[in-house]
Amino acid sequence: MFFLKDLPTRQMLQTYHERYPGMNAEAVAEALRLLRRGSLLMRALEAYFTAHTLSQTRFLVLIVIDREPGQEGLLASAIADRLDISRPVVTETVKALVQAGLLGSVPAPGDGRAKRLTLTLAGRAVLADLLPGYFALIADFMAREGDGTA
Amino acid sequence: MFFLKDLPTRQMLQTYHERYPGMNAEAVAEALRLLRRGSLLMRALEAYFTAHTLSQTRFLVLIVIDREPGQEGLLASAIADRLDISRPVVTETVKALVQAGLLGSVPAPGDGRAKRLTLTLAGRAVLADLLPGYFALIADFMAREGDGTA
DNA sequence: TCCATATAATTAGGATGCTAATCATTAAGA
DNA sequence: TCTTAATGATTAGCATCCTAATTATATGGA
Repeated sequence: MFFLKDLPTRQMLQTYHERYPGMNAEAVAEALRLLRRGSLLMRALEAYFTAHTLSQTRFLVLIVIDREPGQEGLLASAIADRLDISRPVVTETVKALVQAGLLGSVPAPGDGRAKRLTLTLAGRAVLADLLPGYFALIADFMAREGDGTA
Repeated sequence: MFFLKDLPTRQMLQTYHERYPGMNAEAVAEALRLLRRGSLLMRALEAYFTAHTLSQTRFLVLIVIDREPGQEGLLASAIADRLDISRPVVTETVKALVQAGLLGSVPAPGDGRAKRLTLTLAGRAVLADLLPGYFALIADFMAREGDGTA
């Protein structure tokens, strides 16, 4: 998360440019807008998921299992491949989702180390419940915040 | 942070649109690109600061003090106003920066509750050291990743 | 076969974020 | 004045992320 509320003014970036001539002021200005807008949207999404006893990460785990073509589910390692989070976080997130009844976990046939993770009916129901609000929140944000290129 | 590596394809968004007609597929696609690009840049910035025994948050605390016009420094509450982080995080970040010798802390005249926080010479030196690499990293990222509108 | 290596998952320990509650001081009003 | 409310900062407790190390199982080559 990028926490700076007021981005540097053009004037401030100009001052930095004079001090550090190699700096590309326009690229920096655009990058900071990107970071700030992304962080604001992430804040809004986290609040949405928290209000529904979930989190962004748990939601994404459900999503990547849901969007897999077959019905065989995914191994934790496959989830880690699809998400940019460490293995231990996958372990703990999956554990929480299994405990919440949103994921099923069965030993992987043919590999004693692994477990196959599938969405339960409750897990599918949670996704179906949350997706409309998720899309609506995003659309609101994009409409309200503009495209940041102003 | 937004952890999904492969954003949904146009096809997948189309499928969601059929299931949830109120959804604005283009706004969602753009928002997810924003989130993912912002997260990648944040990952790169965090790695840069970690390699220099700092963090994004500590860096931003130094920046907001540095960019204040006067030389009187800031109260912790003023830092919290300028950054989108909670008060306790300001307390602990400031404590770490004072211990590292990058911030000075003196009782605020006229208010027995508050402290005035100022950059030390070492704090200014750290900023001067890190800023060129910070700007270079951002410029590299923006050049390499394009503007995301492709 | 059997040992070395690779892979799936977890555990251990630490960093950093949050909210709610608390302490100390200041400001405001009856 | 004296009590109440507001403000600056911190503490307590929890959630979630990380890296490094560990455990258990598979795989591949001498």
